Amino acid sequence: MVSNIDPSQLSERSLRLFKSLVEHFIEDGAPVGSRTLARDSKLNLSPATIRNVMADLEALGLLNSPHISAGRVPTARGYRLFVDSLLSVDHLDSAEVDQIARELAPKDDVPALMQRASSMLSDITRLAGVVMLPRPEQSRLRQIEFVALSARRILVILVVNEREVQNRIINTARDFSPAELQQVSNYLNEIFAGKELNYVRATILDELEKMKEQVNQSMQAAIEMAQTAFDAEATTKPDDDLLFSGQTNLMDVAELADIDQLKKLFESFNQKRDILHLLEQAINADGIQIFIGEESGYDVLDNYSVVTAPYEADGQMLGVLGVIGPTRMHYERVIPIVDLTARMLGCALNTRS
Amino acid sequence: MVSNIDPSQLSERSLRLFKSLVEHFIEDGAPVGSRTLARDSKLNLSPATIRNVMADLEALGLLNSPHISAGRVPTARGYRLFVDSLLSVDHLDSAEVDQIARELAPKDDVPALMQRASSMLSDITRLAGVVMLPRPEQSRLRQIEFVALSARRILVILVVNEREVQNRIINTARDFSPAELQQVSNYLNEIFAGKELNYVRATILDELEKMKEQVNQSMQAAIEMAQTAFDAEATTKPDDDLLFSGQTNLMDVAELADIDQLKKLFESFNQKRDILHLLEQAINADGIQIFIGEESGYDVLDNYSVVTAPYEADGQMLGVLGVIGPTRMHYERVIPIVDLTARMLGCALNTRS
DNA sequence: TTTTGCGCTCCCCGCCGCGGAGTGCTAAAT
DNA sequence: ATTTAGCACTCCGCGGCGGGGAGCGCAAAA
Repeated sequence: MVSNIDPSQLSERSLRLFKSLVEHFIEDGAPVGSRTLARDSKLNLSPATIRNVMADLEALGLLNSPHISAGRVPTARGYRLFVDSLLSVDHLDSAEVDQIARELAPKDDVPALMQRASSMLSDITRLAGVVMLPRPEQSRLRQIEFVALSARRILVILVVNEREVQNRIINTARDFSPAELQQVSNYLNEIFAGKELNYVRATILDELEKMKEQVNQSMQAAIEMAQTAFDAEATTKPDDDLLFSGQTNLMDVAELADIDQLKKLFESFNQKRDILHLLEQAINADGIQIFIGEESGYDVLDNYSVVTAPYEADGQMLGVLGVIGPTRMHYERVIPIVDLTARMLGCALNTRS
Repeated sequence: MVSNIDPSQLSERSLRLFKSLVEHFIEDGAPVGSRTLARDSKLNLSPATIRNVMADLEALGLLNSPHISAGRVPTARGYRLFVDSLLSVDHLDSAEVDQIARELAPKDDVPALMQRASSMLSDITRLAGVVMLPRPEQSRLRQIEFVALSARRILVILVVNEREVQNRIINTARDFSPAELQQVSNYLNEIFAGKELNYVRATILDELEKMKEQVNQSMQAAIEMAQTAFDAEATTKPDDDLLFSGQTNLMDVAELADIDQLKKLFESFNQKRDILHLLEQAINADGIQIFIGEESGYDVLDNYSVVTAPYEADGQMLGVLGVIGPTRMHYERVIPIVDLTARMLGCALNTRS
C-alpha cells in the first residue's frame, strides 16, 4: 500500500480547494475544472491559480485527469485524505434515526433481524447493504437435543450462543428409542455444554474415541451419534453468513461503470469469498472502517468503496456490517448511517434488555 | 390473450421457412432477411418469394420488423407457434444427464438440495434458475418439541413433512420445568401430529379455547404455549420459498435489453411476488409449461421467457422449478434440461428410496 | 505570488455522405 | 397462378469532418 498523505503537508488553501473539488465531484460525477472551482469555493482566486494548486495535488497523487484537457477527479488516495481528514459527517435527521430504530427493534428471530438490518442499510443509503453474521468460530454450544423422527432418522438440534439454532437430520446405523436419545443428549450436554464449537468438533473426534471402551454401550452410541452430527455440521453451510441486499441499487449508479464490471461485482457477492475476507479485516477496527477503491485489494471493488462497522452485543464482537457503493458516494451521509445501524443492531442483540 | 396460430392454417413451406427464421434469430439475435433465409433453407426459393411469405407471416402476427428495411424478428406469438408445433427438442448428452444426476443425489438437507437444483439449472443453461419450494399450505405437522433454553425462553421445534424443520424461540409468561415441557409436547403431539398445518393453526386458536376449563392446569399452559408458538409461525417468513440463482448470467445476454429493464427484472426477483404468482400458475400443468414474453402478463418479463416444470414426490405435487432467460433462448436445450431436473428432483425427494 | 493572456489539446456533438442490407412493388417468366 | 427479376426506396451504421466548449500549461505581466 502506498503511503497516505498527511494533511499538514498541505496548505490550508490547498485543502479547502481539494475538499471543494471532491464534494463537487461526488455531487455530479463529472471531472471538475478550475473555473467551476474558482466560482464555487469562496477563496476568490482566479482559475489560473487554482490550476497551479491542482497541478500540485495531482503530483501528490490526490487527483488525476481522465485526459489532458478534462477537469480533475479524486484518486483513491485522494478520497482517503478526504475521508480521514476533511470530511464533516452529517447529522442524521430524526426521521432517519427513528426509521433505523424501528426496523431494528429487538426480536427473537436473529436471522430476520440481520436481514432487516441489511435491507434497511440499502434502502436508506440507496446503495448495497451487507451484514456479516456472527462467525461460527466464536460460538459456544449451549445445548444439544435429539428428536426421533423415526427409529433411524434423528433430528439433531444444536443451540448455539443464546439465540442461534441449527438443526440437521442424521441417519443412524441402528435403532434408538426416545429414552436412549434422552440419555445420550443428557450425556453430551454434560460434557459439552458451554464449550466452544470448534473445540467440541475437535474433541469429539479423538478424545471421545479413547473413552469408548470405558463406558457402557449406550454411551458408545452417543459418541458415534455425536460424531455423525458434528461431522455433518462441519461440512455444511459455512457460507450463509453474509447477507446482501439492494444490489440493484448499484445498477442506477453505474452510469460510469459498464455492465460487465457490475456483473463481476455481483458474482463476487454470490461467491461471498472476497467480500467475506474484506469484512473480516474490519472486525477488529473499533468503529467505522472504509475501504476505498483499489485499496481493498480486490479487483472487483476497483471503483467501489465499502464502509463498514463492527457490531457487538454483551461486550462481544459479533460481526461486521456495511454498505457498498461507488467510490463517489456521499460518505458524510453513509458513515453515520452505518455507524448508527451497527450500534442499534448491537443493542437489539443484547440479551439483557 | 390473443388466440394462437393453428399450424394447419399455414402451408408446409411457410412453416419450414418460419422455423428456419426463428432458429436463425435464436442463433445470432439479428433480424433475419430474405436473402439469408433463401441461402439457408433448402427450399431453393428466391429471396423475392420468401419476402412474400414473410409478409404473410407478419400479417398473421408471427413476425415483425424493427423498422422498414430490417429483417424480421419473431413475436411472442411467433415463438409460441415455434415452441408448440415446430420445435424438436435436443437429446441431452450423457455427460449432462450425469451432472444433473450427481448434483441431485438424494440428501437429507432439503433446502440445500433445492439450492443445488437451482444453481445447477442456471449453470447448465447459462440463464437464471428458480426453484419454488413446497408451499407451506400443504404441509403436515409431524412432530412438535419444546426445548428449554432457560426457564422462560423456550425453543419450539416443528417437524413438518418428513424432512422440513422449523424452529423459533418464544418467551413464556411463567417458568416451565423440562418435565412440564415434555408433558406439553406429548399432549400436543397426540392431538395434532399428522394434521395439516393450517388446520392446526386454525384449531389451536378457537377449539382449544373451549376445552381450556376442562383440563388441568399444565394443559392450559400447553394451550397457551401452542398459541404463542403458532402465532409466531404464522407471522414469519412465508417468503423464502423461492430460490434464484445465476441472475448474473442474464447480464451477458442483455446485449439487447438495456440496464434498467434488467434492473426491474432483478427487483422483481427480490420482491418474489410476481414470479411466485407466475410459477403458481404452472403447478397444475402436467409437465413443461412455457411463458413467452408478454404472455406472462408481467411487464418485467416482456422480453423474457420462463420455462417451468412442476416436480412431485411420493405422488404429491410439491412445487415448480424453471429457468428464466431471454425470449430468444435455446428452447430445444432448455426444455429437456428443465424437464429432467424436475423429474430428478422429484426422485431425490421421494422418501422411500 | 497571483493573475492575465495565449496557444493548444481533447472531447462531444451534430452533420454529411456513403455502403450495405433489406423491403415492397411491378412487370416479366415459368 | 406462382415465382422470379429488376428497381427504387428506406433505414441503419460508420467513419470523417468541423466547430464549440471546457480545460490545461506556460510565460509574461501585475
